[in-house]
Amino acid sequence: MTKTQLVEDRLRRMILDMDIGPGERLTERWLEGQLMASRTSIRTALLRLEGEGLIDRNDRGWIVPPIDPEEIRQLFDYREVLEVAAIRRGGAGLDAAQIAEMKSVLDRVSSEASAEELNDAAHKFHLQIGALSKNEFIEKGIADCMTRLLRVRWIENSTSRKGLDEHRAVLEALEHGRVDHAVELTRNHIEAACARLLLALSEGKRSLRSRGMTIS
Amino acid sequence: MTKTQLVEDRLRRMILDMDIGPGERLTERWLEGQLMASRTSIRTALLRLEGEGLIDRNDRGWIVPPIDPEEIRQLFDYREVLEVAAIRRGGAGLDAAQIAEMKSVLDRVSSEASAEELNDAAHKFHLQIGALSKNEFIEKGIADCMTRLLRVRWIENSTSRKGLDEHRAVLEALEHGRVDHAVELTRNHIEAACARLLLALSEGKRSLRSRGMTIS
DNA sequence: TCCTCCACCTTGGTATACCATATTGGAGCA
DNA sequence: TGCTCCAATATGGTATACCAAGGTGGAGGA
Repeated sequence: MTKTQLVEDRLRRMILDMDIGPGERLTERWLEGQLMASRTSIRTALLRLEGEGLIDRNDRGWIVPPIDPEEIRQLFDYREVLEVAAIRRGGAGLDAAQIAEMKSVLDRVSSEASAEELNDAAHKFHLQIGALSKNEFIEKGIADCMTRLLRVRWIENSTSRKGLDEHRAVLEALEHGRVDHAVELTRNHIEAACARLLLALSEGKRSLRSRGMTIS
Repeated sequence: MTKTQLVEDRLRRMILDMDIGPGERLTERWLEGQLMASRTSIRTALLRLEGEGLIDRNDRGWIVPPIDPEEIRQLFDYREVLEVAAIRRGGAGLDAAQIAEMKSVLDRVSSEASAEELNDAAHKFHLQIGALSKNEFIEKGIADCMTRLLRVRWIENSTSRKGLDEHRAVLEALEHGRVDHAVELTRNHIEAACARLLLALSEGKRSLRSRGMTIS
């Protein structure tokens, strides 16, 4: 693993874990000191993360994108389009092994799981849904959404654990070959999850702002 | 405009115009000489283009991705998903000005237009469809598809000009508020365009290969 | 006191030197 | 003739020096 990749991974984590707050400005020289790497490595990592949408360019300098409820809404909307398409394309006729594999991800979550475990399971589940499409662009689109939403991941699952049940319902519909029903449940789930997240976000907005984070 | 952006634009054009053939290996030092810029600028441009999918990384070095019929199929499929979603979200109740603007793009193409003009019009039309979604991710997804397809853009419109009529039909349906019909026409158009392109590609495969290009 | 202006500093942009490693080509031996 | 091995070379990875441009703060004058 090269130094650049190391820097890229650390920086990605810092942003997703909100060690670097939304709206914060970054300079290459500051990162140089923080991450103990040369500007060359830093810049390469920044360019990669820019491609992932985890960092933006300002007129002059770099900025961690603020958390924007409208963007979150659009991300969920986009993901709904893609997941519905994935299920329609590959949701019929799954064999027992595929169902079992998806189920195991959800079942591995115990009843008193932490928000982090819930998030991991949700993340994996949605990637598995994406894989149903057998279309790398649809898969990648869903993966991108999930990554971008990671910054606010802790909000929803720390206030509600309805998501897990909704995932189970989708999977059950797929198990019985009820594709239309699975689509409907997926739509409802994504819309509900979006609403829960936005609500929790608006309620927590004040405390986030007080921690120096920018919410548009 | 910085030198890096200049390099990025030139390199993108070289790839899209197939001045650098699909499957070709690139070295940073060769590009340095070709584009008269330092490796720093070259590398920055390469990283950006990697994000656009116009260039890939090998174990060691850079490679212009081969043209892959399966990838093209998936790109069209992905685009169908996105454009249908865009029309469903924003295709109803367009005002006369919006219709007129879309129409003007298509009408600007004369009856004996070159393949290049046809391509430009098609490109713009699909971006306009994307804008209907009012969702930046759907828009960007469509724009990405169109960019990636630019390398093979000359193939379809040099063998057929059915695309233009199909675009007109979609627009007419939107003008009359017939969203479902517009969706149906869009599906048919994209599938037909994909089929035409893949057919033309397989017919031209031998001549492409003989020009040193890699078709998977 | 307040405004202007200039020197200094910080920024990203660019070029380049150096490094480790992988590849390659040819000499030399069997 | 053909195989082995090593030296030369080419590659991307990394660090760093320098640049132009834009911003900032403080000195000095009104």
